[in-house]
Amino acid sequence: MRIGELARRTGVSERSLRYYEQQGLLVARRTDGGHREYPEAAVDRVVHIQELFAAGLHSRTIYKILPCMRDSDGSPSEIATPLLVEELTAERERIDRTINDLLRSREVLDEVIVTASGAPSQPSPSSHPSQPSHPSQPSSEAA
Amino acid sequence: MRIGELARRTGVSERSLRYYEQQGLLVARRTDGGHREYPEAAVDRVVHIQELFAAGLHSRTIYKILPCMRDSDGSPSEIATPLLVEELTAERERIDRTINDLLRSREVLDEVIVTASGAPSQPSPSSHPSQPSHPSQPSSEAA
DNA sequence: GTAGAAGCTAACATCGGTGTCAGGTTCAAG
DNA sequence: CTTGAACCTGACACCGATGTTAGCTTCTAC
Repeated sequence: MRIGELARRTGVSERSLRYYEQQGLLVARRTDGGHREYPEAAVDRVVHIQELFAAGLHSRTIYKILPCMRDSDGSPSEIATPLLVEELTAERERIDRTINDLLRSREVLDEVIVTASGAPSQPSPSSHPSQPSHPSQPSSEAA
Repeated sequence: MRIGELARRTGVSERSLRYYEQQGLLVARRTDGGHREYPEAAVDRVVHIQELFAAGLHSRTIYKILPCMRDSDGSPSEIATPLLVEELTAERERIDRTINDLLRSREVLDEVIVTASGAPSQPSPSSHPSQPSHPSQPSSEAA
């Protein structure tokens, strides 16, 4: 398939797909005219890449682990070197920390939400001016 | 306390503390000479801010929810407006999605790690015939 | 053969928290 | 008073995936 269809099917922009290729994450055959031609497996691969990006990995890291994943395009491919394993372990710890941060923050949000839901309406309706000052002069009403 | 001590005690750079103040997240009294003077409660507040930043919230959002949190500096403060609650709910969903991404990516990493640990050294290091650009610089950068 | 949709490359912009430097002022201790 | 550490403001740089535009080429259907 060509890039437009791949973009449509994965929900990833054409721009990003070209970027992935530039970073070595995605390969494409070319037609005589230079248009990219992707195999079916590209869909799964792009989804995988997106997941890893979403987890905060950098393209360089993704580049290294892609050949070590089994279902990327059917081939089990390579085995991670000890150095890579070390890097991935560090990455894993970072992910763990991030998850913990997220869980804690989610609790904070929940508490605010619940407090607001379980509370009566504000005595004075939509009166409080608590947003007009992000960049300008917040110090005057940050309370 | 002054900014240096607060930075030391929270592990947040002075630069960031000033930025927080600029965004209205942190207030400071000033000495006659203009130096910032923080109360003890600032330490907790900065930690809170950091958590929320770590969860991917923007300063504007943090700005809005800070007064709705109870232990920020002892005062229970304000109650979230319905509009804010809606926004926080959306944020909560984003966090949930992120957590799921992270969990999935962690599994992927684990699999690669386990595969490498449970496997012998590569029998033949020639498994990668064609590489457009190498691990070091996929396009144009130097690690 | 031709029109229009779809692709191509290249370059620049963006976002937002943080690093860093420059040049000047304040604070605290001798 | 003097000195050096600490602080001040302001400005610019960065990271890295993605958006966007421009100008041109290829593909496809008629």
